[in-house]
Amino acid sequence: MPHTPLCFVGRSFTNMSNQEYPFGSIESKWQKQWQKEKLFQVNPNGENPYYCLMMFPYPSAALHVGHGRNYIMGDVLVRYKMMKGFDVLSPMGFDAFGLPAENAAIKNNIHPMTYTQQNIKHMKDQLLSWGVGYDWDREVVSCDPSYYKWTQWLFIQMYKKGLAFKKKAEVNWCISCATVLANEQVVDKKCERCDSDVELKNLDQWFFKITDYADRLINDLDHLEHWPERVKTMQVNWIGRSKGTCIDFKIDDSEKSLSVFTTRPDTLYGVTYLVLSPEHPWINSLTEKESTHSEVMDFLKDVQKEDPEKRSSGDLPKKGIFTGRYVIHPLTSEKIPLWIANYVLMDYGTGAVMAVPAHDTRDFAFASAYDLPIKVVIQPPNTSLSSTTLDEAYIEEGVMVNSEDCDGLPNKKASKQITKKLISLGKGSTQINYRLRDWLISRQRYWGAPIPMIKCDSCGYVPVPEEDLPVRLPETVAFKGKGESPLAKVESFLHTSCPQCQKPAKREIDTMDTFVDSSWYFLRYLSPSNDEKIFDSELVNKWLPVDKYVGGIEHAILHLLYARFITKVIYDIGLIDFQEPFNHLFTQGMIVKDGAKMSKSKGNVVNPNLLIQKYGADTQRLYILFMGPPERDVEWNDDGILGAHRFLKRVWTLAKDEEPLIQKILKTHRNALDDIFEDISLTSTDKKIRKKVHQTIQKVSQSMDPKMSFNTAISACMELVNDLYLYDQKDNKLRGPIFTEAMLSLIKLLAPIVPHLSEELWQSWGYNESVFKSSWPTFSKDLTIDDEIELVIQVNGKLKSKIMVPAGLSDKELEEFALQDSRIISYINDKPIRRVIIVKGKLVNIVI
RNA sequence: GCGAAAGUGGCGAAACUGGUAGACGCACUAGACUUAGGAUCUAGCGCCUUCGGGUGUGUGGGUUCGAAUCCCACCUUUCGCACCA
Repeated sequence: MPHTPLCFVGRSFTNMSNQEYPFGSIESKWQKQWQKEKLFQVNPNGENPYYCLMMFPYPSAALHVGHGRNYIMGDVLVRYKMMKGFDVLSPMGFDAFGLPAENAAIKNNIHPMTYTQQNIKHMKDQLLSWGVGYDWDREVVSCDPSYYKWTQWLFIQMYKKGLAFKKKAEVNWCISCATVLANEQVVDKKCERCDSDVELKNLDQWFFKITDYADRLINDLDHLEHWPERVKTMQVNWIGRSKGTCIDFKIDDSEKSLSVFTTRPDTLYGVTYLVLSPEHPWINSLTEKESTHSEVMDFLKDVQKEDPEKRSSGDLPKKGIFTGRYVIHPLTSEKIPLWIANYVLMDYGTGAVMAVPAHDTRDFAFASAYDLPIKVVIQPPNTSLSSTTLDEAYIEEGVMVNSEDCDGLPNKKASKQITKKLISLGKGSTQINYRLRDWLISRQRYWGAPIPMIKCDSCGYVPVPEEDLPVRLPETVAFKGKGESPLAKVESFLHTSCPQCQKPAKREIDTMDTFVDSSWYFLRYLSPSNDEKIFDSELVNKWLPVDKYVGGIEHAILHLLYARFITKVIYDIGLIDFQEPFNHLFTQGMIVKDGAKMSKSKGNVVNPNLLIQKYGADTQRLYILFMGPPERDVEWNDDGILGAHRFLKRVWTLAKDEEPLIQKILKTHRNALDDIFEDISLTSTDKKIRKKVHQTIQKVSQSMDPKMSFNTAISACMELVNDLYLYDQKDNKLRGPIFTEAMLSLIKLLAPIVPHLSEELWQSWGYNESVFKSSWPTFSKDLTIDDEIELVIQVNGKLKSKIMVPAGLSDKELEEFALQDSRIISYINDKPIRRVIIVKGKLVNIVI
């Protein structure tokens, strides 16, 4: 049975054609045109500023479709905002220092600068062929002396404020990268970059005092409403602030006191033993005269054999030993045994803890294993705990018992009272501990910004005078040296004179972590070639904080924490008037193939250029955006791209078939299409199409920003195109204007997503200026409202019938319609109606 | 172990504050046009069905007239934290 719709006539029965869609020539034409007319050049004095920023990339030669997703999403947003009338700042640059270039130098005997420049060129070509545009006049490249001059300047400002300092410390050393790493760059004891083992070395290194900013970095997260919660949580966890009390326990038969850190001073009366970390420096002196000494030493050796990774992650069974010594409880003066156990870590707090088995899970496990006493000091609200029947630690809130004058108090109050008492007795103090460590920024590698310091034998470390910046990287260097910066071997670089006493002195040979470069680049885009200042404060204050920052979740704590820190430092220096650099953070998902992240080594990379050749950049853009929600990871499907291409061909064919018609209408009604509709009455089919057009405008506009829900925006456009294919009425005078309105709107809605095709069609209709200089379509609310609605009728909550009724009926009228429906009558079948629920304009539910 | 997010057809996914589950696309099926088509157009497409309907959003409960959506428990996956005192 052929399907013959009443008023819709399928285009295949009439004048369908199969227009060729010459994407190749269209795309290169518009890519050149946009460059020529500098479409993305922003007016820095624009009145409606919008700063859209992509995380600046390390210049890599081989980009795959997964990278494309990132830049394409940013590009869509930029083009959309332009059409919405914003002055959009969309710059791009390169995080161009870093190890891959230096490793390439070692391996292939190519200079890092050459290698980097080649990659930058390559990457720009790739971005261009995706149709992704930037204000390239603002490009910043971090390995350029005109940029790193200011990275060095920033270092010196930090040095002057005491925020950059050198110290000897246990630091992470990546064997493969042959350099030290910051804590943030070590994940599960492996190098975040190359995944090889990291070992500890005791070295003299430069640090940034990020710990001074720990509180501000936590507190200001509250102001970042438009950041994903999980990124904020990760930062909070990373900083790891915990507020507590330091309590001194005098050691029995000694003048010394042991200090412990606890967040639960309320449990002080429940302490039944104290525990030292096996690395605690006092162990030897405390036990050497005890009979336990040799046993203790054996125990320490055993612990040393344990896997440090497992030990700090709690995977090992708890082991311990009694020292033979006692400490004195600061409030009760009781004698308390002093133990050593593998579950206490030396690098957090004081390396000693007070053990309260009744109210701490770990202490409970240990006390149970070693048969140590348990003393309950907090009672839960309803039951009553006893030390003999307790089968797990009670760590919740409750009321104090066995705690002298604190008895009867809620434990939170007791915390405060006990801390106060300890302070007044001189046996304690409040303290805040952080997990965050200072940021180690020295790198023993060549390809980075030299640390601008000079070491003089008589003056110590002296900063390079600002007028001597930049300290340039020497060009001729032997890269092979491992374990020490290659700069150590460059005599001409190394030897200089002390800026203070003029005596011969030596330059610092380490370079800076590349994360320093990327901590401030977003400020430089406003005045990229300024040689007088790090940036133009007035412009920066006008354009920042960044309105939308798009990047990967992998920077949740690295780059994003450092950039926030450096921004605060720059604020403190007085150069900017904001403390948080990025208002809205958007973390996009990856494209995965065969369940894994695309990578050369896995051989699952999808090459964008082949697809551009075969289907065009617009097809690739459309498909990438259509795949799924932008914040989620999506699986690449080779067949999916066909559907995207098919859709664009349908749009193209529709437009080309009707081109003369559209041109004719626009010739007479260029600016006032609406007038045509004013005095005429439309058929219901015409109305439906107009309604669809306006609903589509509404849907797409709502999807673009801030949701960036491009997948649903595209599906709305697809629906409209499907309807337009079925809309073909030769004899209807109104067909032209309605169709023209539809196509004009459609092309504008699609423009940010498939810019080349849209621009080409736009021009073919006689517009001389770019579609991106035109305004985003608006919808009329009235036209999106139906005059007839489909009323859903349920019986007992289950769908039983649907009928068409006029819009705007009262509840009573809706009920009447529902009860008259024959299907419903047979359902109800004379049963008594208990209730009728009506959802206006939608649904009637009859309860029987 | 703790915390967060997610779980919907063969597949990618839609579904705004609870109100028609599966829009849109892929794959598949049928038809049309074709010398042909991996082109194009039209239609069908969760599962079961005795063609009336029944059933269905990880599992099991609950709240509600009504649950993919809210609550409780559990399972799976991903991510983050993990003996931090």
